[in-house]
Amino acid sequence: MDFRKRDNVSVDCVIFGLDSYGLNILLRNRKLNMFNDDFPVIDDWVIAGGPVIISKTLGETADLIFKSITGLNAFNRIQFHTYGNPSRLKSEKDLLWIRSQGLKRQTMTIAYYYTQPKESIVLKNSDFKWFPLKSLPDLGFDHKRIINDAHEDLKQKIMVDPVIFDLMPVKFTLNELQLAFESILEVELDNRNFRKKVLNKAYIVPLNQTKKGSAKKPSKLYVFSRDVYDKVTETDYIINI
Amino acid sequence: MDFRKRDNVSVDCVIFGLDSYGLNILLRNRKLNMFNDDFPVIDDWVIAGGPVIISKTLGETADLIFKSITGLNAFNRIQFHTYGNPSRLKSEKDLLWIRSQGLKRQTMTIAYYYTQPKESIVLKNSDFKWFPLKSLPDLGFDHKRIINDAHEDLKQKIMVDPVIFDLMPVKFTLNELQLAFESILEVELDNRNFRKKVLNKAYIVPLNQTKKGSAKKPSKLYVFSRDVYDKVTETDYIINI
DNA sequence: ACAAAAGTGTTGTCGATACACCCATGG
DNA sequence: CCATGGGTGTATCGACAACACTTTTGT
Repeated sequence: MDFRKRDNVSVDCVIFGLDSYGLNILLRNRKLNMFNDDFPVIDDWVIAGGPVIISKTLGETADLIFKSITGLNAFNRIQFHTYGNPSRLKSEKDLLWIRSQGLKRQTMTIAYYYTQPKESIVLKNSDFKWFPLKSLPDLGFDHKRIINDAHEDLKQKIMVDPVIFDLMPVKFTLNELQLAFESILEVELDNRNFRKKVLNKAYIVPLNQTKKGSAKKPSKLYVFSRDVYDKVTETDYIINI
Repeated sequence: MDFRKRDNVSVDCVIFGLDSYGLNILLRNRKLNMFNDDFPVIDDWVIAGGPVIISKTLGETADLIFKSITGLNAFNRIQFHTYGNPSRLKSEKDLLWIRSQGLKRQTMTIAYYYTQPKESIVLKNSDFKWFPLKSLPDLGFDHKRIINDAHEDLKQKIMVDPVIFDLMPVKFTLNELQLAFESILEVELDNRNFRKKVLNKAYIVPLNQTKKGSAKKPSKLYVFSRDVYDKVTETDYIINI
């Protein structure tokens, strides 16, 4: 195994976590104190990233980063873009940071995103913190843009792939599912029409269980069956074309 | 300007050209003669590629490659994937080739594709040749897979973006447009329904000109107006399968 | 019994599909 | 005049949008 690192290429990971308020992003605090601990020269946030490891695939490198933060084995990594503009890291702050860390100037990065329910991640490291996608803090490098691109890609994929279920707990209610769609796509959906559509899908299977939320009528729970999905979409394809 | 090259990262360009028979790919002959010119050790085909130039963006690097082959200024480059599996170039042949060229082993490549009418490209260099996507020759490296991925991406984009018009001549007939969709998506479409749909689109504007093809009824010509498209479109797809 | 969220049906419209013949031209 | 590809209309069906009230539970 060759654990050397490519010093001019990195991998970045946008980590999405969904909760009942919408999408969140997991960010790492980037802080640099030069003179006085109370007045850091740099104090902003960045997405998780790291150098490419020579003997691993890009995806494996990304998974390592993901695991080091979340403790979880990744299974739903999506590569969405590679950034290579040589002047993309050119702010004073970013250059200062790079020098202070003894890093080479990594202008190229392959960007991935991960999707899971926010609650499934237990943060061990207090440098990391969740932020609602709608109210992100001051971001370093060009990470604002990267997060945006990731969100756009997610919006598209969600219309066409079952990625939404990676963001949901295993058992979920239809209203939770609707909320997930609404907050990711930034639209509002009609509850009755939504239910009709969803209940038509064989791969969304009802359980004989209810979720007793706060103190209201309990709601029925469902699970997503990937087996059924794979079979159904195949046959759909055959019939349609 | 820093014209040095990154010796471990390259850019590859899948060049699509559409003609009336379908999609074609522009490939470069890779030939290596060790002992006897009549019996090359390597004789297969690869897509265009080259090292990343440090002072340029990835896209600019790709455009340079594109221009060096076609003489055209690129305007429709699409980045679709980055490959970084360290063992993706591991066949005897590929390793031999890399040594023979004095190259470093470039395991990472950012892949782009370009789309234009096949006839708009005049080949100056006889190392390059068009091949129908449906009958590709023996391909080097993992370029078979890269071409496949590019095609899949193109299929998706075509449903949602006006990329199809990059593949068409400026003036085109509706039947040509239909053929383009059919051959890219690998489906058949009903001619009457297709016309109805297309004629509803404000951004496909009829000309008072006809195309006198071989020797039959002349057909009406249309152009695509990007201005109108940009204004009209939010979610107005041409095709829904 | 009331507050709060879960759950349920009908109707109208629009777009998609299926389908077969006439038209204009060049040779 | 005929061969060839260009061009056209209608009827049916299904998907989606709009829309408001009843049900179940916990407190």
